[in-house]
Amino acid sequence: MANNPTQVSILQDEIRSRYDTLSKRLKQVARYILDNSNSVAFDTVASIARQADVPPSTLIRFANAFGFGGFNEMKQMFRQHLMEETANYTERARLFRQSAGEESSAPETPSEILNMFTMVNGQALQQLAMQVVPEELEHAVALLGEAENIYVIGLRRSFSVASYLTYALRHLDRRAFLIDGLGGMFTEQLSMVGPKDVVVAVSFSPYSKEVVELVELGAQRKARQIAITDSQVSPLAAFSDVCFVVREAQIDGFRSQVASLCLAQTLAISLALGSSKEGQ
Amino acid sequence: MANNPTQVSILQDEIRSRYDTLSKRLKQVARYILDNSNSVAFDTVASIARQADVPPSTLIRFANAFGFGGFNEMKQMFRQHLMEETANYTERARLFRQSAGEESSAPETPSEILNMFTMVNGQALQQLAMQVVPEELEHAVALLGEAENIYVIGLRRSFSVASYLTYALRHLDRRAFLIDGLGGMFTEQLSMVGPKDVVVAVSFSPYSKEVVELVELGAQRKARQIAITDSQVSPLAAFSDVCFVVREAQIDGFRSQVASLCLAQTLAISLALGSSKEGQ
DNA sequence: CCAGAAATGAAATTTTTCCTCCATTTGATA
DNA sequence: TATCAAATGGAGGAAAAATTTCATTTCTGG
Repeated sequence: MANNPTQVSILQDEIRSRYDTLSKRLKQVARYILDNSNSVAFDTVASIARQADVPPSTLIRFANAFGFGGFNEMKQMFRQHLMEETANYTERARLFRQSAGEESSAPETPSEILNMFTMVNGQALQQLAMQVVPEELEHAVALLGEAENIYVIGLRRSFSVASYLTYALRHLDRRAFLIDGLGGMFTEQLSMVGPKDVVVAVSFSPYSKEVVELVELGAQRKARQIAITDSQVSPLAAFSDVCFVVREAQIDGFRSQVASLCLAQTLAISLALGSSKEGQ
Repeated sequence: MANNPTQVSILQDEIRSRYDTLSKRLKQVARYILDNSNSVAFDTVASIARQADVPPSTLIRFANAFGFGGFNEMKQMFRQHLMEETANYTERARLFRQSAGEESSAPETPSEILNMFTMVNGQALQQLAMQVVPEELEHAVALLGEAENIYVIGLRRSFSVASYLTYALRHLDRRAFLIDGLGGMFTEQLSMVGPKDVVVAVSFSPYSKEVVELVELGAQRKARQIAITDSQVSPLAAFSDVCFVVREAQIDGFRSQVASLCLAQTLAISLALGSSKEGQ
């Protein structure tokens, strides 16, 4: 499906191959067109020009450079393409549901796996949105907002979420530290934690011994703790001020990380938007 | 998806129910509009009139008869509808906010952010499933399956995806190495890469200089390369055997990682399930 | 550092598109 | 069949869009 080289895909290939030889503004246009083919089909020259941050005339120049009589001529091609695509869209959506729906039979091809996995992850996200208690979310954001230092712990499977959260917090100019155990120095990395700090711990069954120990250490030092875990009776839950229980999607024993990541990002975004209100 | 009665579907219902009471020419128009909603979204009044075999003024009359100020007004509705069907995540977030939150710059609560973020991420996942070409996915899985060593590169924002992928590959008993630049040894970490190895690079705009350099190095050494990136003209695309262009959800400038993570996990799962078939 | 060429951006111009208006046709009813 | 209302078609004007033009800026090679 849609593998036969269409007019548009031929053009896209040519844009890609000539990309390096284009001038600065023409590169901008090329980029915009490759990344927003829908917009080209829908929007007017003026509006595309605004979005791509170039003058309208550049768009016409671009079209001319690729052999069109004008920008509109190129636009028609994208429209045509989009119409053919959308004709298939509903059909594809149906196939998508179908292949994702057959949970019993073992998925065969990678794209079936992708279909199924995206679907169950989508459901997990929906569930996440429903299950998270707004007050807890606000509480967690408030804790992060007031924290002097934020220590983020997550090992093995959860390391990716922890590292992302640390990255995001750093970009919000928070004093965030990822406890990664580099050089075996878990305890040392957390040794400075104090009552004005927050520990964010991410861990799923089977819970890493190290994480549990670090959380205990944090509790002894009277730090506030936020847990992201998979059960109310997780060892993290006992020590935490706020505990998010996240149900991850799962396929053939592979547990996803998508919901946890989404939650972590939500915390970061909320912090970013909230902090502007709190002033300095 | 799109099951809630849209503006357009309401209109279509009304057209159907009033069909019998319409005049001869208006019936022609009604018929054409019901059968070719895409055409209405894109084509000009003149061209639609020609195709429906009525004079242009009839189209304006038709629109007026159904409560529009002009045909163009009706056309905009069809356009909007088509855009929503094909919109990418960012546009959807905008559209969502538009329809949900009346106050545009409303101070949002964390749980509102969570709702919106889970929704756009869910859509980004759906779109991921639709856009990924099955053959490319299979190709990537095959490359990973045949690789002697797998080097995974992803820095900053993309580090979390890279680290997860490495973790998962290790659990599948693949020789996977995360290029993390520990001790500033980027080049050293990749120095052993060879023709039988695979480099998986994850990077999004603005692309880390290091990642681009490492990918170039990998290409020189004739390694197979798999790219996960955000644009067809990404610097990674040029050097890659397989390039996945992932459109991540985004709200208020925060780009998600959810779709990339899901794709990485799909690769791992496919590899796990596929390898059992390939026998030893 | 300079001259010529290429690229750029704003404004003017042309083209396209939509809509209104009115003369003509159609169709129903007495 | 005559009459009136409704429907129709096309021409012209107003609005919006695309394109061209040209002065200015930014590169490039000597």
